[in-house]
Amino acid sequence: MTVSKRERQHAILELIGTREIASQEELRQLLLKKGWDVTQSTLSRDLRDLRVARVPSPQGTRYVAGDSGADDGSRAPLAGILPQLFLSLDGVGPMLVLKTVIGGAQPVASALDREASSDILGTIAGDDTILMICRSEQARERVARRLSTLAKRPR
Amino acid sequence: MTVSKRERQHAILELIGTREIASQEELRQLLLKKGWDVTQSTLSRDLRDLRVARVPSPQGTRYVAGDSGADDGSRAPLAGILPQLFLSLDGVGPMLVLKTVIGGAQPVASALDREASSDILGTIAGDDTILMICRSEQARERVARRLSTLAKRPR
DNA sequence: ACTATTAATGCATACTAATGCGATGCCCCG
DNA sequence: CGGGGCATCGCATTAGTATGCATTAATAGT
Repeated sequence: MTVSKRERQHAILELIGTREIASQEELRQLLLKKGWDVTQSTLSRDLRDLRVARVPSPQGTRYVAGDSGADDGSRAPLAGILPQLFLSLDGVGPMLVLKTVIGGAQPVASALDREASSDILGTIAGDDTILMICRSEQARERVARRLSTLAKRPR
Repeated sequence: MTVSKRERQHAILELIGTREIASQEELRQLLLKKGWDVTQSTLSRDLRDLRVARVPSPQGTRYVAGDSGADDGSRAPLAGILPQLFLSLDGVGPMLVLKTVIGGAQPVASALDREASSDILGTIAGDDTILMICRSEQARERVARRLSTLAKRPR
């Protein structure tokens, strides 16, 4: 039944927040004492649904209720988001400054980081501005050319 | 060899920060391409040492470099946290770009600020990247040398 | 009420990760 | 040199997690 599944998952989060649980079998035992009788299979699926992380350490591995795992747009490919968010591009020396719509800098910067171009030493992003440090002026020009091309592509 | 172990673990953190890695075997293959040839056993131990979390989700499980746990950051000395958080260092002109594990930039930058070196005009930190503006290229080289030394210190 | 459809599970098993143990390579001290 | 103390790592094996498939429920439509 649907309701009990939710309640069970809630109970799981409580247990995980309260104690140090090392395995699904251990979790199963604890749930048993609380009246829930399910198999390890179910727990595996519950933990996946809840995105509960398994963190190993020299003191043993433990389950921890994660960040919420909301993977918003932070995994979108550059080519997909740049046309929507891009505003302008300019630079000096080895630095490139890209402006985006408000709130657009973080997703664009994270897409940029993921591409791991050797032309870019790193990026720092605020809310609507990204500073890219390039390896050289030449590198900056290459990056600028590529970004303007990507930005102009209509989706 | 101690050195290669630490380097390998850094390579692991970089890979994990860049791609979606689902298993130790997959990680092993990626490391192989980078010239590291180790077994799954070793990766299991490395991931434990690094406290890398394994997070399941409906889209598949993946490894994510967690918070690194212990340090609450804001008052830790540079030498203490850098080895844990450091990923890479690079620069052009008077600028130095330091990459850290996700979430590591703020604590490192604040530790840097507290040292108040006259070689560094200032720092700007995002989530995993720090930009340092140095007084000169020579200053940048000094700072870079010092930071790599600190970063390599075994915990 | 009957059948189709979808969810939730258990079972058995495939897959993945952790670990006991021994081998190896260092480093240091006598 | 030679042996002790350490740390690292691979191999083999065990421990633990994920999943395909079948079953049972609950729900909806006619």
